[in-house]
Amino acid sequence: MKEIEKAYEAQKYEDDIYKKWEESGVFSPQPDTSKKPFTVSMPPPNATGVLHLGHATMLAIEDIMIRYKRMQGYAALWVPGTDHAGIATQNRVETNLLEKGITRHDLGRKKFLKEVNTFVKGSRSTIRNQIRKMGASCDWTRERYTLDEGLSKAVREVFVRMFNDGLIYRGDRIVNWCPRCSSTLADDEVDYKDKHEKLYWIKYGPFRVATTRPETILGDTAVAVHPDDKRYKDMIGKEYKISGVLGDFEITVVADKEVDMEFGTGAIKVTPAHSFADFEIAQRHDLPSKSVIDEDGKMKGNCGKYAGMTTLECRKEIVKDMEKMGFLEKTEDFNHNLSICYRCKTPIEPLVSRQWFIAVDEPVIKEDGKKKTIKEKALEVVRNGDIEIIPERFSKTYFHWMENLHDWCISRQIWFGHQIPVWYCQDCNEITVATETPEKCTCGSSNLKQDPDTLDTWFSSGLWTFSTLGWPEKTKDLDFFHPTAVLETGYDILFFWIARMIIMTTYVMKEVPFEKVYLHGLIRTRDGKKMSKSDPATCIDPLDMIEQYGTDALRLSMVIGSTPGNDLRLYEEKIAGYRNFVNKIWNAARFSLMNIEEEAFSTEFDPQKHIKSRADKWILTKLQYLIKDVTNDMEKFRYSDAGTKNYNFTWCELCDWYVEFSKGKHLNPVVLLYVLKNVLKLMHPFVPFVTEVLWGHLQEEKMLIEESWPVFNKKLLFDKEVEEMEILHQIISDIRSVRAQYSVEPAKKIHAVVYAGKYTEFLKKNMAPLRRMARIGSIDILEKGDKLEKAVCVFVSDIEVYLPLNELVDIEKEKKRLMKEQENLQGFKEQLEHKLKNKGFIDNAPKDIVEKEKKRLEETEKSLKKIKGQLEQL
RNA sequence: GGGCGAUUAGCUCAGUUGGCUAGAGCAUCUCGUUUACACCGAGGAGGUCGUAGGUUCGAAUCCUACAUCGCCCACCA
Repeated sequence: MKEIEKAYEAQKYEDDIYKKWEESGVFSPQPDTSKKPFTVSMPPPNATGVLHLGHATMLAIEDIMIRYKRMQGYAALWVPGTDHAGIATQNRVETNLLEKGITRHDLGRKKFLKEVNTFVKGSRSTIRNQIRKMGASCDWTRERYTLDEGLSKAVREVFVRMFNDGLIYRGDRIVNWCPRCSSTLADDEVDYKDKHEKLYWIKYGPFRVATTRPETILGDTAVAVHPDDKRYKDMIGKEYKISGVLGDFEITVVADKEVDMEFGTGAIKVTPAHSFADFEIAQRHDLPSKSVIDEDGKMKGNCGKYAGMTTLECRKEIVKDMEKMGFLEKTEDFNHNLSICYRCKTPIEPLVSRQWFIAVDEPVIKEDGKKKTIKEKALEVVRNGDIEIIPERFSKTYFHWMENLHDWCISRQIWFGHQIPVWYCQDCNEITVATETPEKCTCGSSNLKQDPDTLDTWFSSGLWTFSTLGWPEKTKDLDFFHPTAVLETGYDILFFWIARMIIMTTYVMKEVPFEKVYLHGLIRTRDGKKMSKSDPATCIDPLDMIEQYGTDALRLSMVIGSTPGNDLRLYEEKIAGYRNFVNKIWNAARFSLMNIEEEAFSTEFDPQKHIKSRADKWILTKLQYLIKDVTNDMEKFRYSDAGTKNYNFTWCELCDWYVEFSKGKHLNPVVLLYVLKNVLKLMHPFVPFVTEVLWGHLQEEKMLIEESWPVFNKKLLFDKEVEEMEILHQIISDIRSVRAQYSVEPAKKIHAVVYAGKYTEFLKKNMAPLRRMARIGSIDILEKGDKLEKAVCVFVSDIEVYLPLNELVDIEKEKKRLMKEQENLQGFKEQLEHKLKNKGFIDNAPKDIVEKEKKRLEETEKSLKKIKGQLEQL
């Protein structure tokens, strides 16, 4: 007999429990050929800041996966880490410095990086603690950081390999340029914003063209028209002199089918250096390119009087001038999708620049006597099922994105990150690409200078699954734990990260990075809005919730009701609701502990010896089905279903029925303890803290985290007894219902007469719980007998229950009640009869369905007959 | 413009290979100091499953169209 607190107070236990787990070493599996590996790479949170609900969701789901597999005996490894997140982190530190009036250029590269590293050190340790708060059972001894030495080595190694394979090249290409970050951005790092702008119609030699960016006229080298456009048929291929604000300039007319004949005049001006579409047209037609905007977003020296102006200033001036000079025909309002930097929201300036690229269409992977491009390989592994994406529909999105992927620009003009391992000889202009700093150029000169640019953050995180396991060294970890089992993350980084991991890993490792991709949805507010940090009213802080309701409650609130790929609305009441459930578990255990004798703890459950009542058989049967269902759900990644089933079993089956039933003489400590232990195990992956705390009271040697997952046991199925118990439940519920309808005070005990037919013996045996749960004083249980007058009656199957309520019984009221019930059953009966009369149904429906319906009809008819008989008497 | 998803009780959502008088939690109503739990217990009310067709013995579930909301991708001057 033990006594524990009345209510579970999460804060009192969580930190200690976590410490115990971590110190025990269970988080750190070793390569062990007697076990199967199960590996999850934790998506590394950015080194910028604090844990948000997205992280919390990811941690909750991944921890469920890991704990489940660990209990099943796998060598379950969960590798945690952080991402240096180049642009994001650099921006953050720059913003912080700016508050003190310092720019990064004031400090210089070296000092600035020192600032960044100090900042990162702080925020990494914050993140580490927050991950612990979530109960994440990840292996801290294997924690990695994208900029640590091993990973940086992996980055350089891959770069060199790709370069040598001809996959990495340097070229003058049009790129997304953020003038504020002074850096390139990958295509998918560009966001779009709806903007109302002006569209300017311009007299352009023999043409009329439109533009939202008149300043780009200074860089025009052509006019493009559609090849089928009759209006311009004779002009194609010719050169024209165009009068403009800075005097005459020459353009060529080209035919390109990307031009839309329907729009405007069907003629477009081409600025190859400052528009993606125009750059491509220029490439197809071998047009010259004239760059007029520089990397600060200012007009270049070749722009005459406009030189030095920002693009916006220039636009204003040029429009004014065109108007004066009669070139501007008209302006109209135009809805435009403006490209902006995804980090700092500054409008993107497309410009031609010398950058490093990964060639996605270069056939270099030798396989089956063919050569494949990295893109083809990345498509193949998903198409052939080597990688399965959950939910499946995202495969389509993935294919579409991958098929349309252009060469990936990997150089960034920021300081924080992996510096590109390329050295330029200052004497002979030769380049050296190497994993370590070279001493000399091939020409013998030691006057080398490393490329100042850094690599795109996603280059290093693309290597995450294998670089964290030690690659390029041939480690035991790598051999045993890779490929990883599941990659779990939000669907919003399918392209950013997942696609790149697939590309990089299939190229470097010749194997997939992971076998499954599980995508969770985004957490939204109650009204479905995005949670934003800038709006504290809508934004829930996971740490605050943990403080108030406990980690277990928060975890449940993010897992139950959430299905892969779908967004989840979260609000405080939901979390509070699961806190209540956690407390319910606590109290189920509390009741058990208070009622179980010491010796029961050391007694092993033996079905032959310990099963006593039908209630025992009932709960054991229900438990077996629960084990089966939950295991099945876990295997299929249906965590919400598994959680819901655990919830219902614990609350409804275990607490509301079995524990209630167990009170008094029926208490069976060994069975109760057995059920409780199994429930704690099944629930442990979801609510690790409360279950572990309770496990600690059960005099077990091992911690729950190390226990084995329950296995379905056919021998503990007692279907017949379940049926009987369910009849008993029905009787109790019906009596309770009648009591409520007749406003019988809950405390008042009433008399009951039961004619139970074949269930007589069973009911007699279970008289005590029946009386207690239905608040019955005296009871007569007979096989059969005469109907009672002045009594309310309830029929369950063949059983008749009479409750002589005397003065409370109002004949009219009772008639009404029974009529309603009769009507109800009659309707159901007709439906079933209709179904069963239907030949098509009998012939086509599966036999067990037909049998089930027949049985239901029988039961319905029985009850209906009883009610009719009763009604006739009244 | 292309693609994807959602639409089920007042709110938030389940509903797996079609078998359902359509379930849960919260909210609401009535009652309640019963051998754990008021973070609780008992009982009740609340839905023509977005609309219209179709397939089927049978449709919330499959098909087609439409409507509304949301997301992703592309982007044309």
